[in-house]
Amino acid sequence: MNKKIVIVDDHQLVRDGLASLIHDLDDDFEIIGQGSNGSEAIALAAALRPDIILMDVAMPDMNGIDATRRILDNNPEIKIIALSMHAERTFISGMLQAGAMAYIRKESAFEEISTAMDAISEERVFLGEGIAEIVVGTAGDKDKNKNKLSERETQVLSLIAEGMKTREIAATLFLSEKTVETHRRQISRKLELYSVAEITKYAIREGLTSID
Amino acid sequence: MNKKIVIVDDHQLVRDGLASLIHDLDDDFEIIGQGSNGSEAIALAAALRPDIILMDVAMPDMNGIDATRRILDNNPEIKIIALSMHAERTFISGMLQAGAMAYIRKESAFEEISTAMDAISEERVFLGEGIAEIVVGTAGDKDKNKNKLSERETQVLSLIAEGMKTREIAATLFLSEKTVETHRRQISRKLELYSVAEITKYAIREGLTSID
DNA sequence: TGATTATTCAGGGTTTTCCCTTAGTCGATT
DNA sequence: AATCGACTAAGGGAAAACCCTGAATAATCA
Repeated sequence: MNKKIVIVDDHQLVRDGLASLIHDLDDDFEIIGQGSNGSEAIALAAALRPDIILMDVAMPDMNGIDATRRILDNNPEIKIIALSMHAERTFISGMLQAGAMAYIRKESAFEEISTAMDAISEERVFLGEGIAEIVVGTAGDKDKNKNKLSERETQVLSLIAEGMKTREIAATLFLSEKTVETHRRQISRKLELYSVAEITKYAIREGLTSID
Repeated sequence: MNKKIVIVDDHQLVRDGLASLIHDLDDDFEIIGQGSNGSEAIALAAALRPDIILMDVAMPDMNGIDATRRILDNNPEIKIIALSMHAERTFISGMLQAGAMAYIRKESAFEEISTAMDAISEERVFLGEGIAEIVVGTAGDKDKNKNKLSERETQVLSLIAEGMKTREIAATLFLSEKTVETHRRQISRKLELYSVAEITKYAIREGLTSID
């Protein structure tokens, strides 16, 4: 059973490394394409119709969660394996809700990826080491559903992470400063992050801002 | 000429990938060890005496710059190749001043690494795509030397990036709030970063804080 | 249709950060 | 000996962020 694979990650060295590891496997896996962000992933999925996509979660331009959602809208038969730097609840549940069949941390050994590829071929979901516990914690916590940011709040969040002050954000979004203040308060409440530093890190993890 | 190599990166998947790529090369390179942070790198260097170390720059516990300095203090014959996510002036000049013989971005293709390994075997310094330009820019700008943070300022910087407010930092370091304020001002002035968000990103790039 | 949620804005107050200046001690460099 | 940088600290004022309450409109959900 020859499986066609696409790798999506913003670091070519990581893509090359994954490709080399997969190539060394005995199984019939073939790398048919590589992309460096979510937009490219969507294009590759449509053009190449791979069986499996190895998808990084945090990427510039478009993150893995949105890309996964969009890809599965058009090609629900594609299996997506999420790869991420950090084991964040929001990341994991985001990818799984978007339809990813597996979630693996980059801290993991490569064996997890080959195990995941075998598992998803049999329609089974695979969660890497330590991921299941976090998912269970999320599922049990009903409040987490409420804590999703609205579109406007997400917009304000990324401007905060860009280093803008309330006045500048208000000017950028054509809002009153009071409104921006309200959004900031909502963001802190929903995410339980009460400092610009923590909010900035959250935005980085979510791929909402670049680390320039 | 059989070369012994150690790979240091906080993501095992990246280490595995690099190992696989190097293994596929025709040249006589042998991976003799792997580590996940600067401290492990120092231990591996002392114990295994590799010819080359592939060293990630931003890592938890101890970053690549400090590790490089410490390793070359004891084993000046070891060649160190720096690998990093982002092309930051401070990163690059830090690693090169610490004694690294090559600097390559993870956005690069693997060819850069094999080219670098050949170059440093002949005692030549190798800089990846786009790195040389940044180094030249740094060297030409004398002010950049002044902008290095002092030890205390670095300490305050990482606490800011942890999300602490002035009062908390003062309590942590047993200083007056006024002193911490002075340090914050100095940090902003030296780095020309005038928001907590930007300072946080800087700290992340420098490996001074984790992205939890 | 009634209820909730998102989005917008305001008044008014507290806390924190930002900014400028001054200044003493210590250690290293010139 | 004098200068420079690091570290410490303070006074005082301006700006920004933080916090609470209340409220209107539109959209969406049950």
